[in-house]
Amino acid sequence: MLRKHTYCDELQQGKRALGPTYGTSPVAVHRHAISGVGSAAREHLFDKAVTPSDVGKLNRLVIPKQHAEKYFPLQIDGAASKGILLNLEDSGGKTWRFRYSYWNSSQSYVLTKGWSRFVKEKSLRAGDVVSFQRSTGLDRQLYIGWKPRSSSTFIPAVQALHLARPIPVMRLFGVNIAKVPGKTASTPTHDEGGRNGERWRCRSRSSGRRDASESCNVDCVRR
Amino acid sequence: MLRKHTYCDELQQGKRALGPTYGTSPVAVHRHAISGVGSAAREHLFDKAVTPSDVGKLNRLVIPKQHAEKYFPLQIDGAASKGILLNLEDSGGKTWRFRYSYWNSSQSYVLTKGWSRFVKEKSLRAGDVVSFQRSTGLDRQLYIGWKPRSSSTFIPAVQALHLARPIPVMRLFGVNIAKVPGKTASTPTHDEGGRNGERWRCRSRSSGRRDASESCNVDCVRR
DNA sequence: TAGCCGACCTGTGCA
DNA sequence: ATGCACAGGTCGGCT
Repeated sequence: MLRKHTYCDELQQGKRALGPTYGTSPVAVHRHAISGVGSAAREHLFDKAVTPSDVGKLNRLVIPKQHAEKYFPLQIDGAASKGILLNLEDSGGKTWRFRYSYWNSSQSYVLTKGWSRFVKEKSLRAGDVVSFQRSTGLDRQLYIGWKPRSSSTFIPAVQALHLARPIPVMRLFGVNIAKVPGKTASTPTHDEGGRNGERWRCRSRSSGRRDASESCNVDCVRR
Repeated sequence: MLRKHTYCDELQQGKRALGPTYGTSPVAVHRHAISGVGSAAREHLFDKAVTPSDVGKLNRLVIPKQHAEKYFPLQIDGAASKGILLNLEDSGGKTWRFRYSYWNSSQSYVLTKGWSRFVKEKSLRAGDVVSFQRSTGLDRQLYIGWKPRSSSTFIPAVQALHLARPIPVMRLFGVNIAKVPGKTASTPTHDEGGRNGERWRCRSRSSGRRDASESCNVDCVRR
């Protein structure tokens, strides 16, 4: 874990003004990127719109096989099927450690341990899109980002239960703290950001666990 | 956490010869007790009211940490965390061999292999209380006993499905083959426990909701 | 093969 | 408010 520099600033997001895509073009924007450290260029690996199961009680994220095999190969040599730990950094500089493994039963690649905490802290909901990037530098640092689902993304079963999503890290249920900037199209209200200027760091109270984590704010773009 | 033996104790001190409990009084009754061998005095170690999970498909019994560490220490020296086999004798003189180990992930002590057979043979159900005793003799023989949950222990959800519990060893579902001999006291009234019904709740709180119901016959003192 | 068993994991409630 | 214990799960290996 090292990686300290917490440049809590969303960078990840680059210009997303236009496109719905993270703003992180294949070439790592990582803009205001504080300083040079760690600010190497990033290549975008792949995105996945999370399913209800990915954010539900199964506590796992299925990585589409073609992407998994291309970017996160696992050696299946007999014994090593235990999976590995992947360290990914989010836009706030926080490092997330996930167990990544292959489930024979479903013939799929999954992120298990650690994933549910990410879902909670970011308040991920079905349809939201998570993005994986990798530094083009020598360190090959991995990054993870996410953005709300676009309004056009239709996901049956998911209700508009909470139209307003609390600021990710905040976890204030049902309370919409802030507001949406011009993003438009994206989720109805999705506030992300609201008052941004500041960053709050709050911890999600669920707590308890060991790596708990706090983190600074936002992710996708918060703001 | 101090909680050393809280309520569930009492017996610890033995003496309750009177009580119908387990039939195995501190002093090894071991009645039909085969011969005198092994009939040394016993000290009661601890009881546990089994949870729905303990008797369900998980095939394991969680041993409350404070009791596990006190009575069944495992050396965790680096590698030996493989667990050990514990041999416990029941009131009928039968020896049960259980695998006893520590689960790092949940930080808990469990009986795994062999446990499901015990559950089945004794027809254990949530709320029933299993008791661990140990010979005070040189052999330190371990014993295991159980008794139906007291009627006062309320465990919703369990139906009166089988009002009659089959004789433990027989395992004929729903078919009451015999019994209910004089064992008496054991269930309905459970007075012995009477108020002590309390003691049974070593933690039952969550318990599943199963209903009270039956009561049946015996075993604990398996007549 | 289906079920047991071993090892993991997490949410929750309580201390 | 925080950490711990554990009830209730999962998957995979083995038999």
